[in-house]
Amino acid sequence: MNQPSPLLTQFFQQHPAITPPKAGEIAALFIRKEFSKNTFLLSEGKVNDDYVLLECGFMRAYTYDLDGNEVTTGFYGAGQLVFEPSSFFNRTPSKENIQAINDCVGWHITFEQLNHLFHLLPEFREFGRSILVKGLTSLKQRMLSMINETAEERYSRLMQSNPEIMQQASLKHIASYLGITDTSLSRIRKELSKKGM
Amino acid sequence: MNQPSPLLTQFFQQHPAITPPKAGEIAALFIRKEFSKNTFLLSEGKVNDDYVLLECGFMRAYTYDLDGNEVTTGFYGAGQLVFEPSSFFNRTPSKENIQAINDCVGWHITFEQLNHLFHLLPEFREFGRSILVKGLTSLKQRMLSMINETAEERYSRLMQSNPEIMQQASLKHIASYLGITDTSLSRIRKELSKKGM
DNA sequence: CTACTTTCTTGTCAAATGACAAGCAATCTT
DNA sequence: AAGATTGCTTGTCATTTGACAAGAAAGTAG
Repeated sequence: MNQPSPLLTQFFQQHPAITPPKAGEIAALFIRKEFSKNTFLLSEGKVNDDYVLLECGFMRAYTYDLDGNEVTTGFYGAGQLVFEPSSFFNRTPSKENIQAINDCVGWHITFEQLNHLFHLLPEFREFGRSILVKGLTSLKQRMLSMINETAEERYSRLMQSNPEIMQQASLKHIASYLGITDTSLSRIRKELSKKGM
Repeated sequence: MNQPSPLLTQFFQQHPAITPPKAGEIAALFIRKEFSKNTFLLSEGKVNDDYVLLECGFMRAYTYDLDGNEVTTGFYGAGQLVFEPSSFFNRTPSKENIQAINDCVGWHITFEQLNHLFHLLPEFREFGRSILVKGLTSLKQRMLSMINETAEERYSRLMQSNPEIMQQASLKHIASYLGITDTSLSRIRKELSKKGM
């Protein structure tokens, strides 16, 4: 009923400490789950109990600023892990929403099962830690880009590194992810197209 | 020669899973280390092998942007952990520098010893994870503040939450941490003092 | 004390971005 | 098909911030 996905096994094997058989063992605990377009993997106020690897589809995380405006905090495509570390690990209500931008298929595991795996397999603990460290690193990177790049540079970079976002997400979502308004992003696009990009 | 600091024991006891005796056991492995003003806990290109709890003094982490300008990525005061997760856990050369702003005293442990503790004490693993999650959460918070607060709001907030930074760090360092130039920060200060703050 | 260096402030001007409003195009609903 | 909704673009204008340069203030060394 639930044949483990090759994507999953492959994903865990990426970590040097995890051998193919162990990867299979880990993958076997994940369960297939579908998210139809616009449904939520996580809603504000709930505790995140899904640790999901996306097989296909596209998701977006967002929260609200003090003025009540949506701010997109992340985009997630196929082959990426989707969960909110703070809510998931601290078992606290989430401040973020994670929503399927289109129909998605993923593989998920609960907090309890994940912890079980952590206790069982030291190499999987390393894997879990590397996920957190990777998250920190990329967030730091994004921070630097907010500090010393122009909005236009940030947009170009995002377009180059994640072109699929452009097809999946709306202008407004991308703009708030880049820290600007949709109006500004529209103008930046215009400028770039003038320059033939 | 190396009586464990009450600060250390207390620090580890903050985590609910760590009992007082365990906290003492953990603290005992840390070694006192002094950093005189302007010396580096970590230099760009080196692998971070110190996991340090600051007892007193003040430190700052920084890196360079594409144009060669210094960007301050963090400030650390007494009672805070100082290390660079990516370099420390991945054993990769650091892109950041961590420098003592004034004479500091801290307690440190090496990567190897920390891992030893992780393998030995499941509750300390939880602690280690919570440190990473906390880092992620506060970085995310700072990201949001960059996106939807004005420079003036960011400055006020920093002044309120970490007033000691104002006495320790230079205007330029604070400015680059806030994502603005020292000139702008000087003007913002002026504005705020006009308003009587 | 004086010269030097570093840090902070201020002036002027230009560029980037936001706020707000209107318009257009595509899609959805009935 | 008509109307409504949503997403994107554009215009106008104000505000924030940066770049650059000069000056004031404070700390450091001789």
